[in-house]
Amino acid sequence: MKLEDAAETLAQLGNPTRLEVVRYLVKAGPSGVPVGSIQRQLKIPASTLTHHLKHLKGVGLLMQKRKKTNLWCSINFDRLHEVSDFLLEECCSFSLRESDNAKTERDAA
Amino acid sequence: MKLEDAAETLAQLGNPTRLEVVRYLVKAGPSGVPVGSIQRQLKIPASTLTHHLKHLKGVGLLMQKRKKTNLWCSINFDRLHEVSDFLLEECCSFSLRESDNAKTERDAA
DNA sequence: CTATTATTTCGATTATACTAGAAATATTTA
DNA sequence: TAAATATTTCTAGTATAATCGAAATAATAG
Repeated sequence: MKLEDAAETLAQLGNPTRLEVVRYLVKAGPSGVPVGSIQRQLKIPASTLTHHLKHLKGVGLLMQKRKKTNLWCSINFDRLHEVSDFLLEECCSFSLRESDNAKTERDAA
Repeated sequence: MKLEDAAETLAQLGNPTRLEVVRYLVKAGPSGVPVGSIQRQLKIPASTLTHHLKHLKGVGLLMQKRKKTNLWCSINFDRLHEVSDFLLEECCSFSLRESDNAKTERDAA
């Protein structure tokens, strides 16, 4: 995953309203939930919700599928994994080392 | 981790310049690196960098420590884990189920 | 085709973030 | 104390995002 894409995806996740939607969709699982349900359950005005869903779709976090009158939304779990993987890239190997031996070296850059 | 805190932290990670800094600090490991090194290596104007570092510090992602004339910066790995954990909360159990059996149930909300 | 329900577009307001140059401040070394 | 290096504050321009009501557009059911 490219840094710019990761940043853009994280930025979209960084809005409280959108993150609430994402959490709701994660809990809903792969079968998803209709737009209207999200709107009523989380009490988000319809136009605001549409706006945010468009953002989530734009970075590939949201998948949508029509069923009768409802538009069902579900999370793209793979995408979510990609982002968290980016964050932890090479992170774990370091974080296991506990506090490093205090270096006194000068800035070599 | 509260949703608002997670959102705020993700928002800070969602800026390309800051994410670049974070990636650089992750690679640098627990001993960290001075502000000036980041500035020169990533070619970020000093005032811009200070601005972003303040943001990262504000959400607890950055730790700073003075050594002689240099201010050493390092990533708070625990914090980084908290955020990625929030993203994947209950996510994995679902994502293992592959494609659910296509539901035809009506919207019950 | 009309009514009903679901979702989106439009438009406008308000707020917040990004960027970086210039000047100021701090810290060490000579 | 003066010089050198490191980092921050100030300031200001520019851009982008969040919000939501009202109206418009689907899509289905009767």
